[in-house]
Amino acid sequence: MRQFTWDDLQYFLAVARTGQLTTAARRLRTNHVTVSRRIDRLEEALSARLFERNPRGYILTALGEKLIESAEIVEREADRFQNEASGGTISLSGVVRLSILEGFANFFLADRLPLMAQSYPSLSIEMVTIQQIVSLSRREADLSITLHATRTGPYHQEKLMPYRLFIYGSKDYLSRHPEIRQQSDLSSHQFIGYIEDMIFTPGLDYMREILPGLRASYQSSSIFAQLSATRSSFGLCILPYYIACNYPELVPVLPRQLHLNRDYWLICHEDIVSTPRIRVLSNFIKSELENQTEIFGGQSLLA
Amino acid sequence: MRQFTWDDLQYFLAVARTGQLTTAARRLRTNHVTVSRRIDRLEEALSARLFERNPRGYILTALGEKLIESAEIVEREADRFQNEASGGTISLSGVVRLSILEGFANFFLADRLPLMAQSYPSLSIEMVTIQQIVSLSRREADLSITLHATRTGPYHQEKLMPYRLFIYGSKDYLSRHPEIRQQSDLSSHQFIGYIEDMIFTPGLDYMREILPGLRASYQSSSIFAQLSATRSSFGLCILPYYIACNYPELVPVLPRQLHLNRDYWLICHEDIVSTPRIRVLSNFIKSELENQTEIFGGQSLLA
DNA sequence: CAGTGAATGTACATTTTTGTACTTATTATG
DNA sequence: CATAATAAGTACAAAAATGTACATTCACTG
Repeated sequence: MRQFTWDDLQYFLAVARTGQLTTAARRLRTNHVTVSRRIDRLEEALSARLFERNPRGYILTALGEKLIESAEIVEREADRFQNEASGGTISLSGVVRLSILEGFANFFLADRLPLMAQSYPSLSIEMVTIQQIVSLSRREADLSITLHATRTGPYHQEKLMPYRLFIYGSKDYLSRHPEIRQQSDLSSHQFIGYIEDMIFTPGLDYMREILPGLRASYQSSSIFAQLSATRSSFGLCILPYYIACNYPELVPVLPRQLHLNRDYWLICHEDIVSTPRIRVLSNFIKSELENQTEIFGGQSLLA
Repeated sequence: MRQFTWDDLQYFLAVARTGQLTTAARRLRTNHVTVSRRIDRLEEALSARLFERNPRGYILTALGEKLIESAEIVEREADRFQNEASGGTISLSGVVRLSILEGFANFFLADRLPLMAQSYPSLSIEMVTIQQIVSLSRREADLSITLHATRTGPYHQEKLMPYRLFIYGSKDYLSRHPEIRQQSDLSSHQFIGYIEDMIFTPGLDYMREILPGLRASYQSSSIFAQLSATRSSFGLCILPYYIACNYPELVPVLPRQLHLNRDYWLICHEDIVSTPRIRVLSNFIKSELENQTEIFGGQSLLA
């Protein structure tokens, strides 16, 4: 009979949090096969079933749910151990340059990163909000958040968070136009979107995907500008739920029929993935994202 | 660069507690080579030195000392995890039969084991105090505490605790006799000891080792009887420090020159070593022994 | 209702970890 | 001062864990 090893708790937590072997594997810098085997082994050692398996992912059993808390204490303390061993906070210094998509940077990280920065006074954090993909290979950034994994290369990449986009209009704008009942009603509206020639990553080409043939009449390379235009009733705009939900005057249009799914990815060089300053920062981002799936998924609009 | 794994904390704790690779290895059911490698790896991952190495054993550095606490929290919580996963306290039932040397049983465990038994109401603990080695192979006991490791066989065995024995006499007895200044003065005294034909384990043959040629004039197979006789001033007796130190009327004789070292060993079948009820009991015994090295070693008498 | 994508599952080659046998070093002992 | 005992260190063989490539399953989509 297999024996229980503390290390497997790390795998347990990763799978519990991501709900998937594959995503957990990326987070643990290994592959789904290994994760699967270690979960099997853990269950065997405990003679208990921790997850329900299905082809779409793993979900915690009631027992697994109960054990999360305990595993998290182990995690917290192991982290503390590692931190103290490395001399604690003081030793964390230097510069980390983050290259982050504008929306995520401004609407999620902007008011959270400073808190982090405070805890590490001698660590200097540089957040570059980008509209072009910044080259990690030329070290223009240490850590990058994008919409896609890179095909190959010496990078560590993990899926950070899925999010969902809907079509929004302001209350005012919608009240001045006939009610939108089906997709075809949209063609008579004005749209706000990205500048087509400047779309630097396929994931941002929303219009082509959701409203093929339509063209935005007001185009900006900045999501902030698009949001402003939408709020001032210029027209309809495709926006992430996690951004739009902060503005009560914005109303989703046909949310059940029309929405898009995207994923944020966290990417960095293999060489630096395990350095303390990178680890601290990426752990911070991941921990801030935890339990925020509703904010990013906008499930309430689909029910 | 190696990466930090939670599992290595188990090795860290074991070495910190036993002070030796070899003993830690037995406790972890592996060998000293593996333990050494995992400590090396841990230190490398943390870029920090946790132990001072020398041929007699490993001792914690100041940093290592500081980290113990954190590692112990991890341990406690990992144990809790394992316990809860297996259904918690309730599932722990059945019988465990312990076969324990009389002295250790009566003078150390007797008033501690009941506490343990209380926490597991449906677990029934049977403590057999033995003067013959009980056969583990015929399952006359599940867990056994002895003075020696068995030569071979399908057993898990670990060194539990070293202890030291001294020659004692009562204050009254010693005051009625001329002062004992050297070993040769002892031959004129009456001795209390084990019945020679009934010494079932070589480790109990104290007299031959410390006072060759002498024979005890009062012999009993029970250490309790020997203690009583010594306290009532019948003569001198070789007693473990951890027992004698509870009786202020007992005075050690030539402690620096004359003392014996012994070790308690914990032995059980490989097959059952990892069952919860065995694990709980042996962990309890080990935890009760922790920080009791002074009581067992009697270092104060050697200084 | 076939095709695509994204997930888990399986088989085998590779790498890593572990254990055994032996060597070396230090302490206690006669 | 040699010898025994006990611990750590080293080299190589055995065993186990890992990663890659491929197969399978299920949901979504046109």
